[in-house]
Order: sequence, then structure tokens, then C-alpha cells
Amino acid sequence: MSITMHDVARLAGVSIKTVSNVVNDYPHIRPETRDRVNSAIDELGYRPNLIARGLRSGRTGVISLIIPDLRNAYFAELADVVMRAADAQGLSVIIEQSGADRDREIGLLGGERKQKVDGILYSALALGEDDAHILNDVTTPLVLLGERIFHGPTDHVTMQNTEGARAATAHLIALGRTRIAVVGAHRGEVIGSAGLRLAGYREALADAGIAYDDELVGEVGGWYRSGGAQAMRLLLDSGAKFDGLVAFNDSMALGAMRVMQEAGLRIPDDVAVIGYDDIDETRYTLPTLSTIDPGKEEIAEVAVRFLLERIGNPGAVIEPREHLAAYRVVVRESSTLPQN
Amino acid sequence: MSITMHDVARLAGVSIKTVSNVVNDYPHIRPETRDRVNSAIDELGYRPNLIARGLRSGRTGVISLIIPDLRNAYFAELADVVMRAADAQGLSVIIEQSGADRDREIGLLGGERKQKVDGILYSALALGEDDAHILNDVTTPLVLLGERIFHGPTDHVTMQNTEGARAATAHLIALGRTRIAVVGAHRGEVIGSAGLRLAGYREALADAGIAYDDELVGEVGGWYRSGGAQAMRLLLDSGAKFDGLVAFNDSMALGAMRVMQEAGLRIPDDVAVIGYDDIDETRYTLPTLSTIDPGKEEIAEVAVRFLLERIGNPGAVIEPREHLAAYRVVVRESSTLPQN
DNA sequence: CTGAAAGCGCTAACAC
DNA sequence: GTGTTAGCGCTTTCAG
Repeated sequence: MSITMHDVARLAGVSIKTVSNVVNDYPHIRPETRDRVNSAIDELGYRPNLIARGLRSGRTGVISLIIPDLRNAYFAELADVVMRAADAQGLSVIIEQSGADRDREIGLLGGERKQKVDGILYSALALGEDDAHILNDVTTPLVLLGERIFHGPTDHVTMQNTEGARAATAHLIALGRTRIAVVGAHRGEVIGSAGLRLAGYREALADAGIAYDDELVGEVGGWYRSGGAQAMRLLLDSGAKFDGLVAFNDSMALGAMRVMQEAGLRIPDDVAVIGYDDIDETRYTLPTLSTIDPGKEEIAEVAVRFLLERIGNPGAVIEPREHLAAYRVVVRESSTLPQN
Repeated sequence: MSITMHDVARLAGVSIKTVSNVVNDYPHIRPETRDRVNSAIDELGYRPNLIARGLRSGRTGVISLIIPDLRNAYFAELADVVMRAADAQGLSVIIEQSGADRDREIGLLGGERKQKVDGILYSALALGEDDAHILNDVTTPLVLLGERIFHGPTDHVTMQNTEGARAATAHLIALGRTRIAVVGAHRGEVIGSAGLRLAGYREALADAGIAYDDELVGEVGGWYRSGGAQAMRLLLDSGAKFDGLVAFNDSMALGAMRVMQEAGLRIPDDVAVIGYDDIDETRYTLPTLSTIDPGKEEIAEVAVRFLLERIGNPGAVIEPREHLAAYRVVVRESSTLPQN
């Protein structure tokens, strides 16, 4: 029913192989032959069948991106940049949501669906160090996004959590703030984002000779707006005094800011605030939110590149690489000193 | 290199056809044979090659979802529900972003990539009535999401824009508000979301015998938070008095609320506010935002079903169908009457 | 109920 | 430079 290479070959009076050569830009073809084939292609409206090509070549031109949840602005934006980076390389992206559920995160890696893709960008949240062995069984090229919870056999592209949080905190300190609260800690966590960012916060305090005060550290279950709001309410109720706030992501920062504004605190005058992630929304709030740009574009671009390198060298044993994206302190109104 | 049906057949001592029958749950197989094949499958760890199957059957088990932009919370949430609905049917979803760019919207429909999918869910923003003919050339099963700008040959699943906006306005009127402002209008637009929702607003006013006042209608370029904020600033500067606000989407409502709060207006006491879309965020703001739930889940579920019906009946001429999802007024704090 | 064989449309040796 | 041929792994007539 659809037009095949045979049809083109017949019309052009050449063999199917020649058609294939033309379609694939094989270099050594007589220009005259090439033209004849091309006009036959145009005349028939021939389009190569990508599935057949995939069967033959073992490539599909599709990669998958496994993330917890698109409803989370950070992951939606990550997906956005990954799709742009993939698009630039001629790849399509299948997105799969794990819901941050461990079983699903594992299931997605093992399922049959991964056959349909050349490689996987994998952002796991619920998997822990103990699950690292799971990655060994995956033969599909894989690049890990997010925390380095694993020391597995895969490439890993991530952000500088500790350094970013340290810079955020140092920024507030440079503003003259000394009582700096935190929202988003997970007690006892060391290796996840919360643990790494808390470490950065502590480092910055230490650098400035400011004592760490446990009372100023607000714990949060989920890193959502509501969590930030709730943690801030507790902080305010506790009577603790503070003039700065580092939120471990932007959503929590926004939730906390709301609560502070309701309580009559002025931002940044009374409390200077900085978040993390640089989600779009931070540009539109009142006041606009200072934040750490974790380098999402770079993460996406490098991850896709790593993946393509592995896809392109199937047999090759490439030493697992790690890439840390450059972060950037983005100063907006929430941490800009009042004019006077 | 990978295990094929031949390997299984050899081990089980049957023909490749029998293996195929077992794998595809073909009914008439002797249980004994089936068991033998199944244990061979288990022993070898055989997994059917989906690409090869796709080549043969013409199906890939993948659909694509074309949307303007994942950064927009509405589309991120739409993508989320579409992926869940597709997942429930065993389908994977490739997401493609058009950036609301007309050329790209058209290009995505014509490109080679669509070969890799069985069907397309298409949410176009920049395409107009004049572009309807483009859909005629698309042979891939297609379901339109969003405004009915086209009267093309395809199924169409959308929300009840006019009715939803009317219900939103009526809700504020029922609260006793009579000076109801609008944010999100597009002057002169009739057929897009802005035009349809404005029509609903006017209908509700007319129903209540309230005169339409052009001064209360705020225009906005893009339906983002910043647009809502800006429109509200203009409205306040104009000196117009109002006690209610209908925003044509939630993002704009949030932007406008911020500006009102800065200006010292209390919500809902001074101004009752309602948005549109029921994005997640509306549950976490202060106050929480009343809104219209446009029935995203239903839209996704029906759209996937329509698409599957077309995919499943390749030759069949199915009369283009239209489905309007049920909407729902979601009352939250921003439009809840004060206790006294 | 099961086997043999013919492709789906393409790519890649290997000839000529 | 170009043609021939053999599959990629699977489904699907058609026999038996």
C-alpha cells in the first residue's frame, strides 16, 4: 500500500540498493544517478519506513525520559529542555512517569517498553543505594539524572546541590543577614538533595563564622508549596527570629513567602528569601524570587550527548562519567537590598 | 545476539509458529504444548521484539501528544493525564512541543516522525480555521484537543469553555457580587478560548440582568501569571470599582491576586476571585483559588479512546465525533463568603 | 492443532 | 559506482 524503495528503484531504473544509498547520503554516487533517484522519490512521494529501518539497524530514534511527575514544575521544565536537546539531535522522546514510586521506577527499567527506545534518561527519586545493582541488568544505554545515589555502571549528570545551597546561603550572608532559616530539610538524610543542600547551607554558615541553629531549620515532607507554607507556619509559631530564608526549592519558597506576607513580614526588608531550581514562576511572583539556577539546560544537553555516545558505540566499554552542571545565583527582588 | 522465537522453538521442540501462537494468546493450543513453550520462554528469558512486531503489524504501541509547551502548567497536567490514560491502554506517549508556533504545529503533523506512532493527539494553538485543510492530508489517526477551530475530518475532544465561564461568573453573582471584572480577554477574538469564555461571562451577566461594562474587562497578551498581574494593575489604576474577578485561567488569577493583595484588597472579602483550569497550584495558594475544573481527566480518557478506535479500525470511515467534557465549579477560599 | 514458508521495508555484505 | 542477496524478528496465509 505505501511506497517502498522497490517502487522508487523501478521508476528510476536502478536497484534498490542505489535508492538506499541516495536516501542515506552515501557519498559515492554519480550525481546523475542521484538526481534520477531523487526525482523518482519526489514523484512518488516516497518516505522511508522508519520502523523497517529500526528493525534492521536496531535503532529507533527514540529515547525515553523517566521522571517522577510532570505536575512538578521542575520536572516539567526538565522535560522541556530534554526534549529540546533531543530534538536538536533528531531524537523523539517518550516520557514515562514513575510517580516517585520505587516499584514503578524499577518496573519501568525492566519492562518490555524499553525495547522501543535506543536509550534512557533516568531520574529516580525513590531508589536508594541498595538498588544500584538493578542498573547492572539494564543493557539499554542509560544516563542517570539527579542525585548520585548510585555508584553504578552508568553515566551520571547532575547539579551541584551542595555548592548551590552554599552559594545561596552566602548570598544572604553578604546581604548582612545572620539569622538564616531553612525550609526543606529531611532529618537524617545525607545523600539526597535535601541532605546535600543542607550541607551546603552549613558550610556557608561555617565560612562566615555563624553558628548553626537547629531551631531555624524547617523540615518538610514533600517539596511542594504546601510543605513550604506549613514549615514556615511552624517556624513563625516557634517564635524564632530570622532575617533570611533559604528554601531548598522554589515551590517551598513560594509557599513560605505567602505565609510570611500574611504574617506581615516584608520581603526582602524583614526577611530576604532565596529558593532553588529557577522555575519559570519565580520570574512572575511578587516579589520575584531569587534562586539558584541549577543548569537544567546544561544537564539536558550533556545527558543527551552522553546517551548518544553510548548509543553510537554499542559494544564499547565507556568508563562511567559524571558531569556536574554549572550553577548560578539568580538575584531577584526577594533578596535585593532596599534602596535606602 | 538477542533471543528470538527460533531459539525458543528449538528448545521447546516446536515450530516458530507455535511459539508465536503462545506469545499472542492464540486460543487453540494444546495446554501441554503451551506449557512446554512457556517454560522454554522462561528458561531463555525470551522477550518478543516489539520493533519486528511493529514492522509486521504496522503498529508501534506509541502515540504522540503534540502540545504547545510543557512549561505551561495546564499542558503539563494535560500531558500527565494523557499519559495515565494511554498507559492504562498499554500505550507509550511521545510528547512533541510546538511552542504555539504555527509553522512548527504544521511541521510536526507532516514530518517523518509520525511514522513511529499509531496515532496523534493534537493540541494546536496557533492554527486557524484556514489551516483546516491541512488535516485532510494526514492519514495517521488523529484526535484534536482544545478549541474547535477546525471543522475538519477528525474527532475532537474539548472543554465547555463558554458554559464553564458562565458558571464561574454565575457563582460570583450568587455570592452577591455585581461588579465583576475579567482578566484574560483578547479583543475581537470569537472562536478561541478567550472569545468563548468571554461569551460565557456575558451570558451570565445577562442572565442576572447586570449590564456589561467594558471598563471591567482586562485584556492580556499571554495567559501567564505576569499577564494577569499586569492587567490587574491597569484595572486598579483605572479606578474602576469591582467586587468580583473572573480570570480566564488560573495562572492569570494568581498574578492578579498578588497585585490585589499588594494593593491591600482582601480576598474574598473585597474581591471574590475565580480562575479556570483547576491546576494543582490552586490548592496550595493563600487563599486557595476557586476555579473551573474543565474535566482534564475526561478529556484525556475520551481522546485516547477515540484514537484507539480509529487505530483499531484502519480502513473504517468513522464519522467525526465531538466530545465536550463535563466541567465543575470548584469552590475554594477565594470565593467563600466570610463567616459573618 | 501445528509446521513450512513467504514476506513487512530496509540495510549491509559482497560481488561485479 | 551499482546490483544481488541475505537477513533483522515477527506474523500470517496455507498446508497438513
